[in-house]
Amino acid sequence: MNFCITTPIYYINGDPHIGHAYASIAADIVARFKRLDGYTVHFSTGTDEHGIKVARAAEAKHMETCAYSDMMAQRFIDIAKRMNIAANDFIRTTEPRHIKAAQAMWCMLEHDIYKDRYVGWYDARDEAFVAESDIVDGKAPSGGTVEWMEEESYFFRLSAYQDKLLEYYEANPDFISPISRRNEVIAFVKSGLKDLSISRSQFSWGVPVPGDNKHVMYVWIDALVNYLTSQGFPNNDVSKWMNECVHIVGKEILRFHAVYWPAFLMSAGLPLPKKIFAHGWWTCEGQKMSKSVGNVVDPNIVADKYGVDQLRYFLFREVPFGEDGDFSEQALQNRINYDLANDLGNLVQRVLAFIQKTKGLFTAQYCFQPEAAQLVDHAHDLINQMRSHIDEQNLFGALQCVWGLVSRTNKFVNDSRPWELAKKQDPQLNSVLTALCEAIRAIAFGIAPFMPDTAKKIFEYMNIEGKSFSEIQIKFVDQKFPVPSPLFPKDTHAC
RNA sequence: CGCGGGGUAGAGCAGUCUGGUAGCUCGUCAGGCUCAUAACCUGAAGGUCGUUGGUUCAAAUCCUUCCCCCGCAACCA
Repeated sequence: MNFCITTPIYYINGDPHIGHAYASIAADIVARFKRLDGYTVHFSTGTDEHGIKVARAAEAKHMETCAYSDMMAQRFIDIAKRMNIAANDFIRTTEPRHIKAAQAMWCMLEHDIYKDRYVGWYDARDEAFVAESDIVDGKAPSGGTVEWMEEESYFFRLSAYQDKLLEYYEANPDFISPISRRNEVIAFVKSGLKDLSISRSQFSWGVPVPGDNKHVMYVWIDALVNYLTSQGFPNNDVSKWMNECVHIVGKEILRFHAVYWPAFLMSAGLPLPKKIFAHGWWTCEGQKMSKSVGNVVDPNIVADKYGVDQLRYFLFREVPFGEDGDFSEQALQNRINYDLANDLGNLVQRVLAFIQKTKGLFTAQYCFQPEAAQLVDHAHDLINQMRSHIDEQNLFGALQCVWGLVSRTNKFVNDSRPWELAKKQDPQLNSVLTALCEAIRAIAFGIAPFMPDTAKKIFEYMNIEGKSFSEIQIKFVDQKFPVPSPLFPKDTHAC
């Protein structure tokens, strides 16, 4: 069974921030879940390095463009490593394999490409032509200055795909998610698609158009093809991955993925991805993040202060994936202290430390009283519950499933009172502890995609490998557990 | 009249499609437990569900009036 997931490739005109980490962690969680669930996974991420903004940024730093790209790309490679992103591929658009793929794609689109003169207003900052009607006070809607431009450009016959796209959205209701975003895209396509200018000749930092060295490709042809490059295009048959591929994107680039990209693929006769999922945005302490305000959240700093697993957990427990959310240190601390330390960490500690203290040796006993049997059934069903959420990229729902079991397990400890059973030397103790261990093992697998380091600790405590969900079915035998130490210290940072 | 989403306890949200005891998390208060990271479990208080009018035996839910907030349109992850 194959599964493919991608992050956007990140534009290297600035340092990585919480938003980049967010998309990468989301894809990583889904990828890890699928691997544990027995799938062969292809998970790609990377950097988008072409365009005039990068060339100018390099110039401003008196660096060669190549050297500047190397430096910036490394920061994205580093942050992926820091956030524990287990990608199969990190692709840079300046790599020869990608340039080759982009040019191959261009050739496959040629029957829909024509050369024409473009006359109109051009926004150099955004590398985009701006319609006369959109110009306000001599500026583009984005605020960039526009200049009158008259030049040759290659165009893609996007207009020819309007009906085909609408038919495709109709026939594949899950193609664009969440639903509110899907409606926006459909409204946009219905409003009418114009042919797309797909080459630039004002700068050269890009992929040369085959057969016309005066032009380089428009950023979105170049960038979108990265997904194919990573799958071995043009040498390999990409249908193996594309048919099962989920693109995680930010809501601001949904249109390129949900309109231009399928149109390109249709034109080239290539398979379309399975789904485009648009995630929301983070504000910081209620304010929009911006460099000028100086409130951009650096994931490195957050991870240093609070921990990587803690951050990964927070991002997907605080807000349903797909919606916008607010990042604040207070909210992060609350999640760490209440959910991680009190509920999860304390549960694992109270059970494993108890086993240490009273028995030393854990004696498995699989003959349960009704309450214990129900707990074990719930534990064994956890992954099934999570799977239906993960398959819809509902990471929030999946975490709710895990915490449902955490709460129930805490309650079971209270109700079954193992400390009394120990005092009375009641043989029931063995089956109670066995049920608790079954629950904790299931919980460890449930959090593994989200908090791989924490899961690994629990696996070690319980002598489990933790490589596959199928291990949940293995019964414990009598064995010695190591002495546990608390998983999550209470956070006492002042906010 | 550009398209769309939303206004529900102190805070953040679910419930609205398919009308019938208003629910969750945090906060507050009280109780239980003492295995555990002063953790865990239970219970209580707190809401005329933005506004107006209507349909109905019955409206957070359906129709209607108005007010307010937010997306998209208009390349910030």
